[in-house]
This record gives sequence, structure tokens and C-alpha cells, in this order.
Amino acid sequence: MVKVVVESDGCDVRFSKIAPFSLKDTLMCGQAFRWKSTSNDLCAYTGVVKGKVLKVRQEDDCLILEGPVDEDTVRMTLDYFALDVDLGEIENKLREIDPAVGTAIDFAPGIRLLRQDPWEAMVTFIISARNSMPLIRRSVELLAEKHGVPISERRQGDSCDVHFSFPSPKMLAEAAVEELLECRTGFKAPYIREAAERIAFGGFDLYGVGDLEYEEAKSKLMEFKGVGSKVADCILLFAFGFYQAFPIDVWVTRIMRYLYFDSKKVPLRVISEFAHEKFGDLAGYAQQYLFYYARNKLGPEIRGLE
DNA sequence: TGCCAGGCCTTCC
DNA sequence: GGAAGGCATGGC
Repeated sequence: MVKVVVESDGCDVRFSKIAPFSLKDTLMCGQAFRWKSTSNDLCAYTGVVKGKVLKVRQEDDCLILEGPVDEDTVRMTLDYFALDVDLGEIENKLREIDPAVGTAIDFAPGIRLLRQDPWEAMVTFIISARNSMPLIRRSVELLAEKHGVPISERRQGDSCDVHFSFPSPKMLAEAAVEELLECRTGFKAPYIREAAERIAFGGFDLYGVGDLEYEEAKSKLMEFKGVGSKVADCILLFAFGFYQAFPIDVWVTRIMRYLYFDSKKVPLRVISEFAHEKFGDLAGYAQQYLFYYARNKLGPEIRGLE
């Protein structure tokens, strides 16, 4: 745990003592899909978190939340970005565990694992199956526009931007599968509908999953159609803060084989066991740095490894 | 046109 | 139990 310094100038709120921190990499690394860059020069983004429009930017090692905002929004922002987590210590421990992960961290340090809304994360990562990041982004945004609640954002002058909350389980349970298909969710549309129904009306306590042990929580999530091992780990890691989760997608498979298995074909189960053994409770952070490094640095060099 | 994208489900052996 | 095949969609 670290002591974050929170200051306000009467309007904007400044979070400091949070280094290492990269707002851009944190928001664009593929864990969240509703943030949009709002400036070509500044590192500034607008997003919708738990029904609220947040405008944030990075100045030096500080996170600035554009105000005026109430205390509840400040607390929510602190929690969403997990600013209480000592990321510097985590990065150092991972460097000690393996210099190869250190190389990945050096490429893009300061990636914070967010604490997103579990339902939004669940839908997002069901959609992510056999899909690309730009298309996932588009589907999630379409779901919000067509089924969420509009949130007006007053701006200077008369202009008014409209954003949309992410639709609740009840909202999506009441949508027709055809309407979900219109959001480009493809063959995942019925999965989303079924999950929404079960959570809205079927008595499944999604938020209670966070109180379970990791293995049991993962099993509960995998009861849903469209939620396999990888998607379950994404939900556990990016929403519930189970840092031992190690989602294995194509890129993680490639870099793990490249780094640890002599580029040979290995069952996913073996990679998973290896990662849990090697990284323990920091597996999730290791995964995110490795994923980002694999996609954005190694790229073509390891593309053939699957 | 064919291949791929933050996989999963079903079928078949 | 493990290995194939299919799946919507759009970019390259």
C-alpha cells in the first residue's frame, strides 16, 4: 500500500506520489475499451466509469481528474486506477523474478491494472473472443449507445457532449438477440443475452464472485457460455483484482513459448502452471507487461509461434 | 481472396 | 480426454 497525495485547486483534482504511472499505456493496453483520447498533444482521455463521465490527463507522474467533481468521484477514481497499489514494488519484484519480464517492463512501465465494473468486463471479454481490439471497442460502444443511459456532459458555452453508461444486466436481458447483433457482437450475442438474464433475473451474484477464492471464482464464471479459461481470467484480473490470474491469449502464448519453451508448441495448461509457479500472486501483472511487449515490440518476430 | 483478431463450444474419436 | 471444425465481423 502506498500513500497517495490527493490535492484540489478547487476544480481539478491531482493525484501524486503514484509513480510509476503511464496513463496512456494503462488505458490503451487492452484491458479497458471505452476510453478515448481527447488531445493530440496532451495525454488526455475521456471515459465512462460506473455511470460517470471521467476526464483525466497525465502531467509528469501525476494523474489529473478534471473537475469539478464530488468526493465520491474522487474515491471512485482512486479505486478504479488502483492507486493504492505499490506498482514500483511490483515491478521490482518481477524484475527480480525474471530479467526477461524486466525488459518488457522497461518497454512500457507504469501499466496499472484497473478495477473495472465486473459486468462490463464480463461482456467486454465475451465479445473479445476471436476479435480485434478496434472491433471490440466498437461493439462495446455500440452496446452503450443503443442500450445504456445517456449522460449529458455540460461544457463551456452551449455545447453539450452526450455519453452513455454501460447497460446493466437488466437492460441487456430485455434486449432482443437481434438488437445485440446490431452491435456487431456476432456469434457472442446469445451468450451476452444469457449472461444478462441469469445475472438480472436468475439469481447469479456476479459481484459476490469477488469474495470467493480464485479457483472457485474462476469456476463460477466459467459456468457461463462464452466464458472460458482466458475470458474468466480477464474478468478476475481486470475487474476483481485477482492478481494471480494469468489470461492466456494468442500473444501471451507466443511470448511464453518464445521466452520459456524454446519456441516449441506447448499445451496451454503447461503454460498456465508454469506462469503460476513462476510469478505467483503477480502473474496478472507479468501477463499484462508481457502481452503489451509481445504485441507492440516483438510483433512479427513471434507471430508464427502458436 | 485468404488470413487473422486478447477463444469458445460442439462434435468426434 | 484431447483434437478438429465452425463461428460473425471487418481490417489488411
